[in-house]
Amino acid sequence: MTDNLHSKMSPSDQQASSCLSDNVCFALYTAGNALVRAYRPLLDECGLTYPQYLVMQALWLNDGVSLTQVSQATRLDLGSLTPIVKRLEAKDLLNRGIDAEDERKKIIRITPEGLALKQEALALKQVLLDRVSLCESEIESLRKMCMTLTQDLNSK
Amino acid sequence: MTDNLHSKMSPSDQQASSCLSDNVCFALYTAGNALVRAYRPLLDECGLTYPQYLVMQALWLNDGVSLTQVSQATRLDLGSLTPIVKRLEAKDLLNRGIDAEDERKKIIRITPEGLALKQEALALKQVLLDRVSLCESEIESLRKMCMTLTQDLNSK
DNA sequence: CCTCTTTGCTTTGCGCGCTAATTAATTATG
DNA sequence: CATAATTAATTAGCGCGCAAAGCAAAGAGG
Repeated sequence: MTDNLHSKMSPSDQQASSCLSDNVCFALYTAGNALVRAYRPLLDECGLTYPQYLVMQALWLNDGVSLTQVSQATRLDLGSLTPIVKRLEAKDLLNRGIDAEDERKKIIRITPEGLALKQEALALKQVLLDRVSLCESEIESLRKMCMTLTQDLNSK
Repeated sequence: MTDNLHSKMSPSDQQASSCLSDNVCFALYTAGNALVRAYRPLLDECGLTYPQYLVMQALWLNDGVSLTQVSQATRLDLGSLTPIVKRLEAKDLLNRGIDAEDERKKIIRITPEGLALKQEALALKQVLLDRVSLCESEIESLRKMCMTLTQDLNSK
């Protein structure tokens, strides 16, 4: 019943794998979940979830921008972003103002409380990186390949 | 105000980045989301979500196992898995029986309908891979690094 | 000036992913 | 053997992530 008994398969044809870990997709998906899971207890200290942390990072780099611009920076859907930003506003980490020039736009601005979190929160990155056995060049290579893959998968 | 004006920082100390994409974590998180997003229209044909697809893959490789074993194979939480498996049962892709030896255990078994999906669903992997510009060795390297990272982050 | 379309954002609905609390069956212990 | 501890699975609650639908402001075209 196994389909490779009587047919020769080129490497790109064979879809067999002896366990899920043999698949890149599974590995990537699992690593993403592991990342969020590992960040959770650390970010709890700052009162942030990982997606909220992403939004804050985007604002620490570029403050006073529209929601759409945050969406592009974080690659998060507007539908996901609206409630996230509302929760951050409820924690007084940012303000949502209305653009005087274009009243459809919401201008997101970091508060002093939001800015005060920056040093503590950004330091967490190194805590996690120290736990990883990959060297710096591997990390950089991983980063680049993830970016390439994102680009490739999202166009078309 | 920038904290690297008057202090020399070693490469591992500097946490500065000019955009979110400079972070591995962001790249990994985004790639995981992109993967699920890209799989969605393809898996819609099979009536599966990506996590449901993961569970089916685990069962195609190893059928008639307990829920806990599926949890270990897929690295999905039991709390996530229970509703996923129920939805798959509702689609008649699997059965949930009770282990005669240990009545706490649920034995998950693929149905003929579930088995019939195998070829079609597994072929989707190649569709996505063909869209990616990374070569085979890069993909394999990406896979290994993701697995290493998952291992490193989840232990302690 | 009045429609028509586009743009920016919100809302709704669904399916995760996980933590914490619960329940039930099994095993370990006194 | 009764009780405590462990294990397997379920449930509830929260926060995404996204598609689809909706709405209001801004621009375009007649």
